[in-house]
Amino acid sequence: MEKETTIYDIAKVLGLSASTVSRALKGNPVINARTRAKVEECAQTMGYRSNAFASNLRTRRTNTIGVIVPRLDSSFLSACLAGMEEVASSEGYNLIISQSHESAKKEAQNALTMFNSRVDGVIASLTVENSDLSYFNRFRKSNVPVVFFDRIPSQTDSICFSIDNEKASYEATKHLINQGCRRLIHVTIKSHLDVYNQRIAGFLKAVETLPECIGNVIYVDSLSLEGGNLAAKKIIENNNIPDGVFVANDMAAVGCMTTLKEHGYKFPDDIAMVGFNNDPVATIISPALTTINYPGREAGMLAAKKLINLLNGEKNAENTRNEILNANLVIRNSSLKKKITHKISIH
Amino acid sequence: MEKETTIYDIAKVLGLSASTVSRALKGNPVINARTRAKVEECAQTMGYRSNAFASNLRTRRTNTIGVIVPRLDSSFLSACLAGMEEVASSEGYNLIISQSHESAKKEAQNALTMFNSRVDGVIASLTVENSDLSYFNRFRKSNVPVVFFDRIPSQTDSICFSIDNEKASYEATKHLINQGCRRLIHVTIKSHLDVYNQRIAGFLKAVETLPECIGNVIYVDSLSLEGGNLAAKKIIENNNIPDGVFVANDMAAVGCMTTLKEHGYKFPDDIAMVGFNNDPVATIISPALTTINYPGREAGMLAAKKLINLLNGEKNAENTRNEILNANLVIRNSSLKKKITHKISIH
DNA sequence: GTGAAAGCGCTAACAT
DNA sequence: ATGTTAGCGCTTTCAC
Repeated sequence: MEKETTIYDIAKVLGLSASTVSRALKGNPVINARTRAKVEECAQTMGYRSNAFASNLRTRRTNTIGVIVPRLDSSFLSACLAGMEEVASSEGYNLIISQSHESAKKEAQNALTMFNSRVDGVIASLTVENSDLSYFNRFRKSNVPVVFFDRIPSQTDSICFSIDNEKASYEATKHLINQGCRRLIHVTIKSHLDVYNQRIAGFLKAVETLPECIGNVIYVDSLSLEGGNLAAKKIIENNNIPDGVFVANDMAAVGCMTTLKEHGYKFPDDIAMVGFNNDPVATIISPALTTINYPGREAGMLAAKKLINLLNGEKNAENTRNEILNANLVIRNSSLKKKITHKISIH
Repeated sequence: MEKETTIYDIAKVLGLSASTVSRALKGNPVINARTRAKVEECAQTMGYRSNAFASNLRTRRTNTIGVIVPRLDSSFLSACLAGMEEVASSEGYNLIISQSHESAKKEAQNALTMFNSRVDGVIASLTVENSDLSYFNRFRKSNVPVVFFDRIPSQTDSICFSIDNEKASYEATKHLINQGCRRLIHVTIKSHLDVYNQRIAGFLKAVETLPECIGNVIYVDSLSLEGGNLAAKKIIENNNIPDGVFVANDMAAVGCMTTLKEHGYKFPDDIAMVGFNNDPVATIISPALTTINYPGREAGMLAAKKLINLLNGEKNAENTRNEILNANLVIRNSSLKKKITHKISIH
């Protein structure tokens, strides 16, 4: 174990005081430029590295951001994390990441851990299960800013942002209707989360624009491949096959498509399909999945930026509270009936 | 901002000394059980939380593990991270995660950042680009253990583990041969990394088991969807269509399949395909992709366990140096020619 | 522009 | 079983 160089060692070598060294190292303008240069050089050659703990102990800041997400192994969330990491590291912040596994209890635990490790701020996306967010109050009381993204609480004065889920969902459903679909199904999850409820709202709103349209909502336990399989089974059991299905995420959409394909249904001819997120799998499934592009990396970057702005005391961050991220429909073959309809009409 | 409770506050209330409180809170057995109970209760009611910085400053430990990975947005790596996080958090460690984006320079930077934030230990998976690992020496000098996983350095006395890539690759290739393939191609990336070189070795070894087998290696710049597309284009340009392709990861395999399918080749009839990793996309592509199952979550858990063992000074961890993780072939329809061969032979 | 001194909250000898 | 004391390395008044 090598002995660590401290500012006192530097001070001794240079015949200065520790405070001068500290100031020089921080780039404090009050220090003579030549002194600073000497200090910096000496620090360099002595292999000095600042001890964050001593510093944190004094300043009561940790330069650490706590991140609480439902899971790490989803392509949307890992894209978000990648974005956060980029911004955070470029601003000199570390990320502490923890996953709630969709359990409200684990989420509370994680929040406590973060609190106890005195993160400067928190970025969170809620669990499906959740409803009581009291464990976030601690942060507010201690002036630790919290930014919610994607799965945001419905009522809060915290900083939140997400996409306009209702609009995106409306657009997706409207697209199905424009493709000629009339018997529509929306597959989603039962939850307190606005994210999903707004998608339901958008779906129903679009259905209502045309009297001959019928819209039903099917609930599954999880928006996963398996959840999608299950939804397909429910659809088949109900014996009321839709001509258009809009699923609240791509993985579930793909699961749903796969099972329906196994039962002989053709996409998009029999059923047109639209997903949500623009997960890489959307381009892998055949036919490629029409979906809402939800830019995860950008969302992560924005979350980190907002939080860091708050940490830097930029109050104008308040103005951007509840900002809306852009999300647009990406049309692929899973929903494109038009060409077929066209051929038929020529017929 | 509420005032934080310290052990001194508790000590004062209880008429004890700070050291007794500290010991009680740490569960030091030397403390009277009743005293400990009182201290714990008081800490609870006063909302005490330990200040990790003061503690770290004294103990020179951070309870933090640094993780350096090439990227976060890959399903294999996010599974690894999820596994690490599980183990680490259950053992009271935090994770600091950073991504190198396959750049050796960024990797060095990240290592420095981790070093400066005084992580207790490091878990790393190397970049493709890398070759000089001197920036990991710092850790060794300071007795900070480093565990490498998956993309491990070829020569090192560090703790490493991975799967037996040569064996897995041999098995995958042998499977193609058993399916009747004779003109084989392996798609991979040029790199200093054993991971990929051993896969090449296993491929060639399997090809050599049968004189009439021809094996060629095609290199791409990245083992991504796009890399796979590119490989397919190269294959078509060469105008020497193989009957079996083994790709060094699933994403690239899927990209390769997609492009080849677009050019009219049928899987597995014209070409049998095998990938590597057992990425979720393997079950989504049609036909489903035969692949080597690489258990990411387990790998992550093992990495974290090994590191924590080292941190706890368990020297028997030395014995498990360079341990091999199990990986097995998962056979799906992309490579199953047998049934067809069978039908023909009945004919 | 620089220095002296105190203290952030905790832990670990050492003493009792 | 508990208390005393010193110090981890840094920042920050306050003084000059």
